[in-house]
Formats: sequence, structure tokens, C-alpha cells
Amino acid sequence: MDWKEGKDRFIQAWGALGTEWGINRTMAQIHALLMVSPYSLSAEDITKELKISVGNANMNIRSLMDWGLVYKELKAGERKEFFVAEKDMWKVVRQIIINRKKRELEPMLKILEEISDVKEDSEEAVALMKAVHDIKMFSSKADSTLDMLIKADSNWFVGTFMKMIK
Amino acid sequence: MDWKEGKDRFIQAWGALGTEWGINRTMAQIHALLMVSPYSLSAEDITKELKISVGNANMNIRSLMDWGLVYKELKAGERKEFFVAEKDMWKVVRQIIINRKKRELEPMLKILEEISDVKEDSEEAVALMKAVHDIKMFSSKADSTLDMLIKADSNWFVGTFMKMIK
DNA sequence: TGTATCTTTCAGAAGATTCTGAATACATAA
DNA sequence: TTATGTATTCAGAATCTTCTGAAAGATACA
Repeated sequence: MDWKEGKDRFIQAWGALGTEWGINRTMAQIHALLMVSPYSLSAEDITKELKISVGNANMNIRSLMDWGLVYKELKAGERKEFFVAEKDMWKVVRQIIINRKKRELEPMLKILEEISDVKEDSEEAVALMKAVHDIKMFSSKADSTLDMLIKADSNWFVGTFMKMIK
Repeated sequence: MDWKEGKDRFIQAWGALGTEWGINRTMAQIHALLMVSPYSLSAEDITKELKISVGNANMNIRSLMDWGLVYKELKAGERKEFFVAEKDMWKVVRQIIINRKKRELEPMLKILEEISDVKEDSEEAVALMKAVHDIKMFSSKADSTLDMLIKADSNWFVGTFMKMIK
């Protein structure tokens, strides 16, 4: 296998993985492409590599920047903008945790809080309250665990888990 | 808020959350409905509650059973099948980890392994290899951490994380 | 065996998401 | 100021996913 084929396989796999996690295929592919690229790429480079339209590239590069996974890099003497991906896997995962937590976990906790208002004692109401309570407990535990992970650095993470395992 | 409204809100929220994680809305809603129901429900009950077709209900109940999140319950003197959801949040999360790990993490590790065959020393090949190597390291670490979590029981999990936090 | 009840399947319809391409906006330099 | 290269936006097209409804397949019992 030569590096071109390896790169393409990686981009395809990363794109497919993204899809299964609710991230659009192109966004994941651009991310993959930038992660394995030794230098920054322009929007045009990306459209050519992935055979996608300018509009599509622009939109997804923008999203990746919103997620904090890709940065703009300006080159002296170039009018074009170039892009680089965060390559430290630990930072990548951290960014994803930060974003998903804020977008999904926190709103969910808020809704669960609101539902907790129900004060009835029918069988149905009791079952609902129990489920809501359990999920709330679990989610807030997850929330603080993730907060801790976000603050921690890579070595700490690895070290602690190694200790946990043995 | 009465329990009916609470229940509906919960079902909607759970469905929306599912969507963001690549799980189809109806599947997540059926799961939510069963989680807050004090007794098991038939496919027909589910179609009525969620206003969906029999086919749709059948298909998604099936998926939930494949995921190990919902069980069939046969009632004496009833020809219909009834369904119950796993209600222990820890078990729910465990099942999800087991499934996603098998479906996504393991295939990804396999692909990364294959790509590792590339043996070239161009700048591009080196960058690709470095990225693949880093992701492989991270993924196999995640893989064994998750294995450990799967084996662990709820109390152990909570206890250990509590210790980690302080 | 026949009938009634329930479950499964699947082709096409409906719906949701993503992509394209062209128009517009913006920025820089001459 | 105008020309030129680049970035952004967005309506409609294309594609992908999910759902419906009806037919076929089971199953249990009379």
C-alpha cells in the first residue's frame, strides 16, 4: 500500500466514523485530510482533494473551526487562507467533549430539571419521576467526570487510568 | 406540569439526543417511552403512544433488542408480545459502550492497522504514519479503558471517579 | 384444517440532510 | 477607483434516511 492509498482509506474511514456519530461525512473527511497533511491547505486544495464544491468546503471548514478542531493560518504574501488541524489526539478528544457536553448534556440536564416539577403519585408519575431522577444522577456524575477530564492533561489521564486498570 | 406532559417532553428530548448521536429518533423515543413506563407495553401500545406505523415500531423495537436495551416479555394468556426496557442507567450505558465499541472502535483499529503497512519516507507518508500511529495509540488505550469500564460495576465506577475528582 | 390474531418484510413515499453552483460580498493592490 | 482573487451565502437539486401501508408469514387455538 502506498501513502496515497493509505491516506484515502483513512479519509474514508474517518468520514464513515463521523457519520455514525452524527457528524457529517464531509466535515469528518476534511478533518481527516488536514490531520494527515504535513502542511496547511487552502480551501481550494481541499475541494480538489475531496472533489467537493467550494460552498461545501467553506461550510464545513467553518464548522470545524467552530468546534475548535481546525485553525486558520495566514501565510505571508498569500491572499488565500490556509487551514491546519489540531493534531494532538488528546486535544482533539477534549475539544469534542467540551462541545458535545455543552450542546447536549447540559440542555438535557436542564430539561430533566424542569420535568422534576411533576408532583403526583399515580403509578405512571412515580415511574417517570424515578427514571428522570436516575438519569439526572447519572448525567450530573458524567458531567463532573467530563469536567475533570477536560481540565486534566494527557499524561495525568493515561497515568490515572493505568493505575485504575491494574 | 402533569406527568403526561412530563413524559412527552422526556420522550422528545431523548429522541432529539439520539438523533445527535446517530441513533434514529423513533428508536430513541421508543426507548424513552419504555424507560418511563411502569409496565411492559405491546407493539400496538407503542404505535398508539408515539403515533407511528406498525412496521416502524416493529423495526425499531427489533433494533433496541439487538442493542440489548429492550427485552421481550411474554404474558400468560396473551398472544401479544410485550416489551420492557432496561432501566438501570449504568447497564444502559454499558450496553451502549459494548455495542459501539464493537461496531466502530474495533473496525477502526483494524483499518489503522492495515494502513500501518505503508513504508515510505516522503514528507506526506511520514505525516500520515504519525497521525495513524497517534490515533492507534489513543484508540487502543480507549479500547482497554472501556473494557475495564464494562467489567466494572456501577458502585466501583462511581467510587473510583469520586476518588479521582477530589 | 381453518380462522383469527399478531409479527415481519419491503417497495415506494415522505422527510431530512447535504451538496452544488452561481450570485454576492469582501479584501487587496495597482 | 477599478480590477482581480478569494470567501460567503443560499435556493434548488441530489442524496440519504426513515416511515408507511399493505401483503405475506407465523402462531395458536377451535
